[in-house]
Amino acid sequence: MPVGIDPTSDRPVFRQIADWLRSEISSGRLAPGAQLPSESELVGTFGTTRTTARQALGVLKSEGLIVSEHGRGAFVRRPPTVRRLAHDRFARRHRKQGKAAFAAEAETGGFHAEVEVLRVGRDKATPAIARRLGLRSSAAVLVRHRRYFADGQPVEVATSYIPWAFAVGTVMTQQDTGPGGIYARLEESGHRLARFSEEVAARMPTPEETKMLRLDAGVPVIALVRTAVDYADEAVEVCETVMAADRFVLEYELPAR
Amino acid sequence: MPVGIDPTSDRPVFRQIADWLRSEISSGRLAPGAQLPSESELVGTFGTTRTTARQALGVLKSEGLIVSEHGRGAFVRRPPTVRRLAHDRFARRHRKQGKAAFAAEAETGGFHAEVEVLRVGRDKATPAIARRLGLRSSAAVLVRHRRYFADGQPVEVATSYIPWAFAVGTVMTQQDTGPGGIYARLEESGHRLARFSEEVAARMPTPEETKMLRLDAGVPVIALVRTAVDYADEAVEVCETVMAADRFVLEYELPAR
DNA sequence: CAGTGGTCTAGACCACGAC
DNA sequence: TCGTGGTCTAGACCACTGT
Repeated sequence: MPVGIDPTSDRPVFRQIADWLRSEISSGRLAPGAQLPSESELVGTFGTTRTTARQALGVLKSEGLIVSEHGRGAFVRRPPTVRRLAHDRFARRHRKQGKAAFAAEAETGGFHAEVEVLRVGRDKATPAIARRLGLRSSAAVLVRHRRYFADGQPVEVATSYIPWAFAVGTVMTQQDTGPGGIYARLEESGHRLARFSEEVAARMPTPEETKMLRLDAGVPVIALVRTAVDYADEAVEVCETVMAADRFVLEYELPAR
Repeated sequence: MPVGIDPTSDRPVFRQIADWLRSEISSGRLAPGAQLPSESELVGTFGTTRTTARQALGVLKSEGLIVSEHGRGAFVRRPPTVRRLAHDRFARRHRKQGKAAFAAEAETGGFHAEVEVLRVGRDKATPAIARRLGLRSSAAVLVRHRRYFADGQPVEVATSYIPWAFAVGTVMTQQDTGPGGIYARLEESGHRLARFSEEVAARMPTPEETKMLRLDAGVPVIALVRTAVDYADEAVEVCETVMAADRFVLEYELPAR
């Protein structure tokens, strides 16, 4: 009520209401977790219809500022716990003691890690994957599709592609790839890893990703493609990862020379 | 019309319409740039009201799949040209010939680069900036705020913070920082750069960022914080960059050892 | 001018959550 | 049971684009 909405303004009423609510949030008067005025309260306060009030809330929802819960109300979104991914997270030393990268991180980060293996199988490489792996188009690859959870919450889904010639007959074709994960297995089979290259992009999630990652409205995903390269300068694995963008910060180092 | 919407389904009608349009897009039957059925056409096809048709289009808009133009129609979004940022883009050798990183990239990438300097001035560091620069809280810093354009289109806004002691009396406090940009100036003044660290996150834009970057609905931003460190292991600059996520892929290299 | 999307009204019925 | 948000109807008027 401390605001006057100007119905003669060029700015639509629903945007003016959204602006006011946004300023209440950014000023901290509406703190994380706080309940927003209900739609009918907004109707009473601003003298609009419920449609217009809902439109205002829709703006904030698509900005990722609020979440609404059916039957309960709309609330200021609580910033989720952010995991920082260090640039050396795949370094060999983190694989010692039989830990794969995610498990090692859980140990230092103090969260409970779970991995759900969704699919392991043989497939024909898509042209993009074949190109990255240096294979002929539609060559056979091992596909490993899985979902990662931190403290019970899904945080990323990842799909790995490994040339079938490197994978056939190894434990990599099994659900459980053993201590240290597939990178340890690849090194054991003679592909000592030299470096990884990562490509980072961000976009809005597909409906399926929204479901798999249980994403709130207004939360983008980070789409990351990592290629593991051995000392023969041969790509040995490509991993496509989709991460809930509100739960990650990626850390990298760049050379100055 | 080739679809039957099931009004008795649990799935809301507007989602069913959105699902159908989404499949038309992903299948390529509606190609990038193609015009979608108008709202009144959807009303005719599905026997709903315009409100419901608009709600369906709103879903696709927030997924970044379509854009609507007032008075013209709704169209499948054309994927913008993506710029790939190499992990060595700030390497010293790219500064030779007096080119700053963005200008050097424009030369190789074949696009027209413009930089709009929005503000250059002295400010008190925020606690976060002071911490990154290793300064006491609210120490004085040079602030450089600017917007970058590629072929006339805004692609990123960036704010640099430099300890005032390093900047005072130098050309860094001017609009034009001279050949090679501020990194060249910092090196000339004895701060030879050893490395950069970058932190990458993604989120939905603020209304101001939407305006500054002329973002379509459903396009997130990449928020990147880069810290330049000299050979004395001293942070000499922090740069906060906000980029239109649909126009960038970031490339990095990770060590395996 | 006709056709498009943008804003807004004034309702209705439903599903969910908490008491 | 009541208050909440979710879906949907049936309109109105406006602003913008193109012919």
